[in-house]
Amino acid sequence: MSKGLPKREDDYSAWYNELVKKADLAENAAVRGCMVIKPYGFAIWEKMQQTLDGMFKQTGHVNAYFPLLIPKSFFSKEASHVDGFAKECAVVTHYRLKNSETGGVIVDPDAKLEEELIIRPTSETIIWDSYSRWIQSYRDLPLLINQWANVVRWEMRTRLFLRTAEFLWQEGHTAHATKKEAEAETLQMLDVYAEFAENYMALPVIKGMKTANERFAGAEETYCIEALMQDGKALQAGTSHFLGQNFAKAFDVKFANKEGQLDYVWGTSWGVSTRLMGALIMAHSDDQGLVLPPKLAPWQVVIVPIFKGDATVEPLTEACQQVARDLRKLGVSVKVDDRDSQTPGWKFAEYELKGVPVRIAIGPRDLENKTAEVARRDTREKSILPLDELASQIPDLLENIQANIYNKASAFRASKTTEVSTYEEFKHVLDNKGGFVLANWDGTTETELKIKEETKATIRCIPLDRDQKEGPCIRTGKSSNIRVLFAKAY
RNA sequence: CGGGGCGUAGCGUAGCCCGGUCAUCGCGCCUGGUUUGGGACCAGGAGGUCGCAAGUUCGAAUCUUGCCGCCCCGACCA
Repeated sequence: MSKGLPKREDDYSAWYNELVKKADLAENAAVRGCMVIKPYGFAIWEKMQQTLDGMFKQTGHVNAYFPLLIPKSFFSKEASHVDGFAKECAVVTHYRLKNSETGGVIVDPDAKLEEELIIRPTSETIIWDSYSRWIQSYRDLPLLINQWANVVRWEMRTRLFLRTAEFLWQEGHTAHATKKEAEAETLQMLDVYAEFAENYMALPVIKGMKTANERFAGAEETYCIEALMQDGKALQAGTSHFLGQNFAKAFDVKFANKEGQLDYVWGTSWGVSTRLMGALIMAHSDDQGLVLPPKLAPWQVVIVPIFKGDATVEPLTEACQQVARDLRKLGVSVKVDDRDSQTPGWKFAEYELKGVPVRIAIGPRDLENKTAEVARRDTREKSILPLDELASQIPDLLENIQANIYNKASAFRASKTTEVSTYEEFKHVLDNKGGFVLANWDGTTETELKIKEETKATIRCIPLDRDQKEGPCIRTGKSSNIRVLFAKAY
């Protein structure tokens, strides 16, 4: 294994792939398009899970689990839903293997399923089937359920974390008595995602609405958060769908309201996936490796003793452990790496690759002066601090790093967001600068597709928080009051 | 499914045109020792059906044919 990473500017994809592997996050599995998430990568994902799960609970949601396998017939109950997913479904057709006469194992042709089963690409259908039995009255509503699960979408081309044939995610599925309530839920969860992205991932996002063309298959309206990566490409980091009564009608989910009249319930669904890991990696990391925001780092601090001869081993190890104990009392997660099988330099490089926010090194010199060397990962600055000040300074430093990473990403996004009014300008920005481009659009799918074909840029969203400006559509010149966010995207 | 490329030790590779001490080198691994303030050094060691199969040949990692697998670029997409 060679030592450094490829340079970000030279080859962003190679840099990303190498980083994912060398930081010990994930690797390609034996199965095409599938990913093995390694313990260190999974520890970061677990932090995300715990945080999000807490936020879901606070907004009144509970967890449940639904089956991996979905009868094929369920799938076709909602017309646009099938159309959206049909091309990427893995299908189970048999339930038994047998020994082949020529050696090896074959699928037993006698064990063919009467009805094929689809490995869930998303769970709306199987969940709404349950809802049809669970919901009779307005008293059963709202039903606010989330599940943590894996899904399979048979993608042609895959990339670790960003697009894999199987991925982990959470999918919330809620049912409500009124349209208004369901719409409010959709927007509430969009806000939860945006808050998570900004406060925990240190990733600024733009909240917006998808165009009809980019809408979730089966939704009336799809909202999303869009983030910008360091190569100037956009990444959809989460989606929240207002399903209207589409799935209620498809699965016959009716409830009796207070007046005793039957009506279909209103639905929402929302999800984020291990793709967030990709976003986290691409948004903050540098040529030295991963840069993790302290709130999601499995170890916020790593402590490395620097031995000089056997006599120093014991006192240095004890000094490191003491600092670790002090920090842990403050709720800081700490790893002490006192292995003597690796040199300090090796460890420094290794923990930078893994993105540990703060590194503390203690050697004989420090022991004598009652100091420690403190290095922050985000700026790679080092300073010498008195040992007895570490406990008071490190928590502040971690907060400072969290804020700094966010501000850096935010400034980057600002520098890569351009407003344009002509198609020439639009194309010029996309080719030379990349990033987000705000422009007017005439609102038709036809124009949207033309622009995509001509420039590869797609409409990421119609931003919610920005003023809509009147102006001509950049492509057709037709008068338009829809100002949208374009970008080349992952 | 179209267009390119690749398959040699755990990983990354040289050799292939021009067949014959060619199985190379680096990392990693094991043993012993010296080390440890930015990816340590020395000595010794283990590890290979050269993707699979058939063919050509006295002789194949190298040439021929057929499979299989993987990667990249498109179409598809969270």
